[in-house]
Amino acid sequence: MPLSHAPLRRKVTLIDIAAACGVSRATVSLVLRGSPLVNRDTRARVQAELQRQGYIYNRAAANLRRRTTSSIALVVNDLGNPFFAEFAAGVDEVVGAAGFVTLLGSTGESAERQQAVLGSLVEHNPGGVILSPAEGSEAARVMDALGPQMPLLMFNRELEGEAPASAPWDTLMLDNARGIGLATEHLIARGHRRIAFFGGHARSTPGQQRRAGFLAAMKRAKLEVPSGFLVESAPNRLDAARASAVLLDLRTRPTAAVCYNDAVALGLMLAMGRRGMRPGRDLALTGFDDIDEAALASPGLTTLATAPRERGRQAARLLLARLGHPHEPGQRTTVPVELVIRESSCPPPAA
Amino acid sequence: MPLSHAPLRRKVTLIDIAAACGVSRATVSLVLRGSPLVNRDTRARVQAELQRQGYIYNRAAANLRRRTTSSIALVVNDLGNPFFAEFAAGVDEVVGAAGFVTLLGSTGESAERQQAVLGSLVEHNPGGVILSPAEGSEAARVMDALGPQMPLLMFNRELEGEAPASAPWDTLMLDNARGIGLATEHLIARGHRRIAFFGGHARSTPGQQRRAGFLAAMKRAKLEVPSGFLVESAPNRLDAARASAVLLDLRTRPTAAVCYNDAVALGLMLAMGRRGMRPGRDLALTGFDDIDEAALASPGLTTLATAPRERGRQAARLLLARLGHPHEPGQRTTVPVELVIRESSCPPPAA
DNA sequence: GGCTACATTTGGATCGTTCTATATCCGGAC
DNA sequence: GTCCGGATATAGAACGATCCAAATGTAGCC
Repeated sequence: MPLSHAPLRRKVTLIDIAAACGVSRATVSLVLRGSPLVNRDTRARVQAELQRQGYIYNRAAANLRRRTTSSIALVVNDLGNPFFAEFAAGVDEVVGAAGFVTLLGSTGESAERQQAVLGSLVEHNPGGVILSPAEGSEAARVMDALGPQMPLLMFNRELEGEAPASAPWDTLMLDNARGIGLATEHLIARGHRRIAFFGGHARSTPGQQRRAGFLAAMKRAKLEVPSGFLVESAPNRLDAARASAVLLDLRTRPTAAVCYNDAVALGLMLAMGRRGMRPGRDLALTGFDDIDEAALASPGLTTLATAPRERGRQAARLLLARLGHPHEPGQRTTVPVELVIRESSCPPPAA
Repeated sequence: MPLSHAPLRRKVTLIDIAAACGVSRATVSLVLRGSPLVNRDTRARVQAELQRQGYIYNRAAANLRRRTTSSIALVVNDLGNPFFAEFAAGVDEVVGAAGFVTLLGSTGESAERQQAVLGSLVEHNPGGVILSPAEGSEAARVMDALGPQMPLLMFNRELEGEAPASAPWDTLMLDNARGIGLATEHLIARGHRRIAFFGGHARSTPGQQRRAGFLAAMKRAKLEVPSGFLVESAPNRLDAARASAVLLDLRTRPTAAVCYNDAVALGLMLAMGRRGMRPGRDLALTGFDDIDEAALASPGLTTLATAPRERGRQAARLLLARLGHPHEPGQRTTVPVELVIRESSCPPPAA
């Protein structure tokens, strides 16, 4: 695929500075890197000249020669999703503080685009990749794009297919099952018996885990889950609002719904409002993520806080730590989530 | 087999492919770039070998040799702000489609950090920079970090100080004054007479423009603006909630408030709720940005839609167009915003 | 003066590509 | 048999930095 490239004007290089100071390139290079080997006077002269000519270090050239990198690639599904935006902010914070630069890519939740994005990013030779995979992305294809050497940290979702033993990756996952378990138990404790699980794709990693957490909690409490009480939707507000009808039109409605995430819960609330139902009174519900809107919604949404910015920082730290040791076995990290109780998880009408 | 001293396998380069195929580096290079000069058979052989060895193109080396770039730097205040997150998503979309990669930096609204971030990004030799400047950033310092040649697009805010004639930049600004004018006129049309302007920093570019738009509209309608009706705050929810007291404690309260942006409006709504006041009944208000939460809040927030993702796309297109022509005069683009009427802008109690 | 020790400086070679100019092969025209 | 032109292929010098080994200068010591 042909790519367009922009022409550049001639820039000031080491050679220009060296010539102006009457020293060699090597000396200027040493000054740039703060080596103690250069004489005080020489250093001062060179530094003045660097300033005067407005020299800009060419890190790409240095990286080429030194066979190093100074960037990290970050690939997320959609920056428009506040969860990922916060995550990205956290990643960039730590990556930047470590003197690296973040190469951004977004997939729009398409495995095809993800493949193209990875292919493009990897050509820029990042030190490693933080990937929040698009739904349905396969391990084999990802490894194909990245090569076997690239340090890789998977966030939030697993890839489909096995990790080759030769090229393990690190993972950073939320404790989805336990989180949803907490929410479910909270609703049960408030007296609910007919509880549904609403939204998300059943086959995605978090979807599986969250459903599993829900079902396990219900089983522990010896409560039935009628088949109509498991409703799928895309993990966004719009599609959730659409899918709400399936739940709300049931002959025997649940008294509470554990939602896949906050966006879905907010979509359900929207749909309820349109029918004149009041969330938190006519139906209790919980979310997942604790996005800003959760606190703001009316009623406030009971949800699971995941601290996405801190997760971003953590992801960056994990990947940076891995850079030096590309061949050690992949490390799996699961972070707990915290139940934040607000008004949406009211007791059932009967109680 | 012990792995302890396993050498890190060198990356595959042109030379490896050339050697394996019995051709020269130049030929492989031509194949990579799809030149018609190579024989069909040779091309096929080389391509098979590229595949077989898992060759990854080193764009940094190519850019060095060709004196080109394949990246764009994007510097925003805070990705956690949905407005900028959407903007960034739009930028990356177009930048990626043009075969470039986005280098991300965020300033956390600090001119100091911005300086460091720009310094770090510019070493990676981006083709241009899209900058949404931190408050109080000065033209001279920014130009100092970027050098006089770097194509630059300023979004949303102006820099303090003059653009040097030698190095103009492009700007993409929202039509703040007109937008706020629309909101103000809308409230006046609904019957409000005592209207305040709430939130934002008076000295920031959008702050100045929005205040000016408000004052102009009030003047056109021959309405007074008592001095207490101009309240400042940081442009976020938290500080706005804090600053709300100043407005709500006034002896003669306004019946409506034009807010600096949605975050500020939501903060004001929050503060009202705590006092038992109902936004949209006890006080009408409007926002700016039309973030997702605006539609969701209760009551829905009347606001000005800025379509931040589309603005991001537009910014990227403007900058990409500029890459080829770095010396043409800077171009100023102002985009209109659209009034979205919801329930928060109710008529005053009297009417 | 010759020697070593230390501080400072430097000329290539090199990283992985691309560019320029030149080389080679081949078949057909003369 | 020579010459020519088109089609392919290639060697070697870039690009802007860093690394290495070696060179230079300076001082102290015998």
